[in-house]
Amino acid sequence: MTERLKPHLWFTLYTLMRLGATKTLVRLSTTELSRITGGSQQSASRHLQLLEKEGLLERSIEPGGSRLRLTDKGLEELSLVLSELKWHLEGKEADAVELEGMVVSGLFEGAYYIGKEGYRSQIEEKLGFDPFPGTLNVRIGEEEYEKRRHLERMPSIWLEGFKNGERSFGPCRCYPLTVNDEVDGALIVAERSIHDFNILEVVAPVYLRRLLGLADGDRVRLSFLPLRRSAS
Amino acid sequence: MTERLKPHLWFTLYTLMRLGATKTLVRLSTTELSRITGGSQQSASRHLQLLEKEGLLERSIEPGGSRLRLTDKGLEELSLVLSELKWHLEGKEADAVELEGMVVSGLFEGAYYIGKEGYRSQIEEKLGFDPFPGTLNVRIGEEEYEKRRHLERMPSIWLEGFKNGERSFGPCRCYPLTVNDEVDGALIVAERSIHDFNILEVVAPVYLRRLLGLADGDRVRLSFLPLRRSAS
DNA sequence: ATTACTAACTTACGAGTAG
DNA sequence: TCTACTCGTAAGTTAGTAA
Repeated sequence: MTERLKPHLWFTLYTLMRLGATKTLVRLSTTELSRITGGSQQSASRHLQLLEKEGLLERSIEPGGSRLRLTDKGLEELSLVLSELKWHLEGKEADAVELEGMVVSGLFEGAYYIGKEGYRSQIEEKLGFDPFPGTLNVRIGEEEYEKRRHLERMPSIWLEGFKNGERSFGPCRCYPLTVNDEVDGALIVAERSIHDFNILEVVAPVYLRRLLGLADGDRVRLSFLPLRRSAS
Repeated sequence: MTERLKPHLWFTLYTLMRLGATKTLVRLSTTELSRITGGSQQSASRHLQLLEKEGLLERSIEPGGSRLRLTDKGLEELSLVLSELKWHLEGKEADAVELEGMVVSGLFEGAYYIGKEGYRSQIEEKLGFDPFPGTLNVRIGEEEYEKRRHLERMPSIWLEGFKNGERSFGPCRCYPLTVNDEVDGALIVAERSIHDFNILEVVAPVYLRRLLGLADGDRVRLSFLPLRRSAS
């Protein structure tokens, strides 16, 4: 179970964003940061330590001011709040992200993982469907990489890692989506694995290849709507 | 000088927004709120008191759960963060708000107020120009009211109130704008005064009527770009 | 039921200072 | 310079309880 980020840490995260630590490594000492937040150098230091421990911030400590950059997880935290504010203040959904790619064959690894009860039950509970035991592999071109990167900074649903005696399975992130505006499913991204960045693994309650009549080489469009955290 | 809202209070404000207290009166007890935030009933109570004291929240305490609604000032606080998040995460300006109206004659009150050194010097300092001693009055139709309301929930620049012996002058909010895409100026709204909601008072470094060749009855377009708080 | 007070507790802050 | 430790103090939280 992941603890909620405390407000004062969120505030530091937000401040770092405002200083531009979203895109580039920012050179910033704890003293400078404290001037900006209005706190003490000691507090700034502690906050950075905590954000780093939470995996929201990357640091390389150097003389003359450390180099800071928010991680994707950190950006996701901010992005979640953005979605909420947009929804409530502007009364509109955040824009959908659309990725287009080509159906390719996988190595049936998807089926292996989805078959594990540890993942299957979580998908049923958190995504709301019983997954078809297999994944649709979609290859995207380089022109889509930036969009994928943006997508992975948006709010996601987490599947916890687990062990089943033989081996351990890492946590994953899920991004609900619609395939070709017809079938709902989700993109699954293993948190720490060597994954080809150009392959998307899509899980759905149905056998997508049959239902949509897809074969290798066919183009598909995946539409992602930003998530919002449930209120209670 | 207005103190910065503390992170934990901002969090309560944000939570209230997520519960829908932006548009409607929401019936909510401190116990329920505490369940949602994950804190205690006592903290929830204290936070609501503080938000109310800051003028960010309106409450009517009733048996069965108080009725809550965020004030425009509260929404402005949230809106400011929205602008920042949009800017940094999506790399784009928030959308401009455009109001269109008709030039009308005022009662030279504008000139009286702008002439006061207490306001004039603040305008020079905070808006960056020495104001022409007079205002352009613009009347808007009812179809623009909703947009005006939206505008007044967006971030603004505050002019502090002051006294000059004879009488006291209340605080104002300023919204920088462009008139007809040509001349920069600002909308000035007295914070607590009986102001016709259909009249906008525009201040600028120049005599707008002459520079733009405006006469009573001419239509003008006012474009507002959402502000972002300066970083340091 | 409510809200909110007071007092005890816990957490966060920041001065001093080491590495 | 820098980061980050200790530790006394301030701030925020919560239990108990009143209204």
